Amino acid sequence: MSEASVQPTRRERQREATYAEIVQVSRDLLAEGAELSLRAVAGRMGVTAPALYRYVANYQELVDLVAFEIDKAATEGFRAATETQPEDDPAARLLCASVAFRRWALGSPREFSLVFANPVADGACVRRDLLTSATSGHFFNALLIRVWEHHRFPHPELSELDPAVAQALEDPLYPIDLALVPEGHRGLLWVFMNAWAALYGVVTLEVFGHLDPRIIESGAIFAAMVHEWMPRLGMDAEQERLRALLASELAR
Amino acid sequence: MSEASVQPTRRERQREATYAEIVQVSRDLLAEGAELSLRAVAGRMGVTAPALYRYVANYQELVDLVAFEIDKAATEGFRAATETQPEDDPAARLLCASVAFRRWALGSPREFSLVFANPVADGACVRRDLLTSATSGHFFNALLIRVWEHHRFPHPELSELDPAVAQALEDPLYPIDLALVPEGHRGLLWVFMNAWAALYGVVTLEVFGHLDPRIIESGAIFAAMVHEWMPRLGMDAEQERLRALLASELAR
DNA sequence: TCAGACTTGTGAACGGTGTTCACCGTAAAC
DNA sequence: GTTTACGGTGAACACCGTTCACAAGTCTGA
Repeated sequence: MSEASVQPTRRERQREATYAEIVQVSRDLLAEGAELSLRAVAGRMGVTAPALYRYVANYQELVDLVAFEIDKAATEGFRAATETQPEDDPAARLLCASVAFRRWALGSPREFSLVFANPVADGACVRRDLLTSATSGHFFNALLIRVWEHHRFPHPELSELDPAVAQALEDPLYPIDLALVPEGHRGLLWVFMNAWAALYGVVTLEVFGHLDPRIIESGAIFAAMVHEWMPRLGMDAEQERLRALLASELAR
Repeated sequence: MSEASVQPTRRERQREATYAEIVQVSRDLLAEGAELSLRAVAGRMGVTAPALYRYVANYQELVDLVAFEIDKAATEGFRAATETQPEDDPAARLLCASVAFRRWALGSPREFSLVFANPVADGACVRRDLLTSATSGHFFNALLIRVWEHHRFPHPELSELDPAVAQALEDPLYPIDLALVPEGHRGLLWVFMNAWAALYGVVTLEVFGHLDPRIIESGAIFAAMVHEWMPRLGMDAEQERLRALLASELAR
């Protein structure tokens, strides 16, 4: 009966705990404004740098690991933001999550850069199993689908799209839970990607400061982008209510 | 008659030449995929690293310097792209410049990151005098104003905008040539900033690869963004012609 | 129980980085 | 012709990522 690995062995638990400590220490360093380096992480763990090579193959892998965990934690924050709104009001939920995303990015620019302005983890990301679970990509995608289920905004058919796009939407590479996208409505993913591009774009622009700081501070560019998108997501009818909600969320 | 500094002295010319060499060598390094480092630049110049401290105060200042010069050179490329179109067709010119911007960014991601994904030069940028001359910001702003002069698309009045925005538009901080913006049409700058956010956003998203590579390669997200913006810039009437031009430019 | 294998950490070393500092020629300035 | 300032050097410091031989400790299996 060597049916192992159903229960984690002591060794495995220890190893997992060490991974957790590596991530925790790394996040502490980033939060303190320090550089994320193998030696700094090791030092703070009371260990020498080469020891970390038992857990990550190189520096980039440490970065990928930390980036993934930061994304996961941040997404938990976005989820909390949605839950200030009733479950049957997905538009309000998406709106709150978007504002939370912006707030997090502006408040933690180093973490944001690590996750979203890093040359993409080129496929060889460690612990890929975790990549299938909660990431901000999955989360926002799910949120938008909920909005669609509620408001039934229009989306293109695959046949109307660039063939390359249609093919990409047939079997998407990136964090998207295909089980969530309704049968026959793959075109929704195209709307999602465009919305994501708009959100990502404005927030990145603000984080990197390539804009008048007074305008960043006011949130006007972000608000304008959201206003622009509301009709496309079937929120025309309640525009006033949602604009008010956006303004109050931005002011927090 | 010690009326100096009207003609550059031999020393000053030598110094300027050294700056030029620093920039040139740095750009070579980046183009070769190598890291941009003081020691590497110095080494290739046949000089030791501390010597560079006679020209830049620290590494960040080297980066700022190189970033500025890269931006300047890239802008020259965008200008060349506009000149494939007739002068009285500013819409086509803007379109070509935008495609050139995207092409440059995707083709030189390291350079793009240096210029546009660097924590903004925090006011203390060296050789600030040069900041007033040609940058991509100035260039695209001028281009958009030309489009407005030709197509007279609508723009908001300052009084309709968020007061913080209105104030920022009264005396803008960032590369904008106020002499170019027509009297009483400061609201144009708001359109410009929104358009810039959209362009910057999509291109940054593509460069950092936070999107299905097949979709990036097809240029579909970029095209969708441009299509979205055409009506707002008064290009409705010629949409077909301009869409065709966009497609052919993207295919190059 | 005991030997062997595997895991995890160490210390030393290598080559790389930015940065400082004392020093020193040479070229410009008076 | 003397003085000053500029531009360059070499050595050093403190970091960085990375490798490698080695030493414990722990788990495994006969």
